[in-house]
Amino acid sequence: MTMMQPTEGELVILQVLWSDGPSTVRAVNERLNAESEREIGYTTTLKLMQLMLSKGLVSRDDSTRTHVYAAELPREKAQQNLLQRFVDSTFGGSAGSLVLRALGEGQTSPEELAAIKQLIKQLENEASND
Amino acid sequence: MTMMQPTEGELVILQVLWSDGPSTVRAVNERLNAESEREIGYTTTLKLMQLMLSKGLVSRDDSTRTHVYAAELPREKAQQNLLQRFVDSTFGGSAGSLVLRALGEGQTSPEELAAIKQLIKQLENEASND
DNA sequence: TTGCATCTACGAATCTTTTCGTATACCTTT
DNA sequence: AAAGGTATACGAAAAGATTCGTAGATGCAA
Repeated sequence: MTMMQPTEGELVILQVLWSDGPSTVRAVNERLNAESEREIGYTTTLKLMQLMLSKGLVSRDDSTRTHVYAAELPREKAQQNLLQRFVDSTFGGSAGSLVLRALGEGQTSPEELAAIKQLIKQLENEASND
Repeated sequence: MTMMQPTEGELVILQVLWSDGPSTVRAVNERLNAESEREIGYTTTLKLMQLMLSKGLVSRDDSTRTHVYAAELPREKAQQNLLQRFVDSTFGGSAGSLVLRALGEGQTSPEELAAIKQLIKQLENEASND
């Protein structure tokens, strides 16, 4: 069950599929161009998505002429893998220092902070019960 | 003051310089080969560090025949920039959800958890004083 | 001093990722 | 049925990152 990890460009496309659900190449391409200054050609997006298909990162419904692509790699799994890599490469393996820096940016909403507090409480309880 | 961001390979070298301080190419190369199965040629490391010099990521003392390189991009700044990019690309911009997942991995020490709790407390106080 | 080890510089091969041009097929509208 | 718009497939260029071979300089040891 080892799934190849997405490249940077593939990740951008996965974001769209994750948030919008199954989409056509056209739809994805327009989303990409909407949120960025740089114009990305249609066939560029197409090619990338075809590559992702061959890697198994996405699936494709080609029962209609205009194919519909869906993310095959679940968001959670991708985030988990990439996070692990990122912690190792950039924070020398320390998740704690990453968290401190992430929170330090001060762009976290009160709701999220509350959720984090609760998770910490839970982790501390588990620890004391070992 | 825009400093070019390091590539993946450059980041590995920066990790060494950050943790060991100013080092020769030989020293860096040996550290890289020590902690990895893959053998990396000496001139490969050399070339990479020369590129990093031209990008300004490192500085170099060439007053002796064997040059000594030092990280020019501070660890904190690099982590901050890369974290921002990572949050955007992988967590759709939500630092909170990154934190939740990072903590969820359960590899955070009690000391770090305590530090995080304290930071949150501080952030909440600041918020209520606005 | 002669030779060996080690250093830097640098061009270029290789690999990966991204980008796009072009050919071709299909649908829709007229 | 012809034309125009939009699709996919695919080769290959372009861009970026990594790797290494080789040449030439310098220091050191016998």
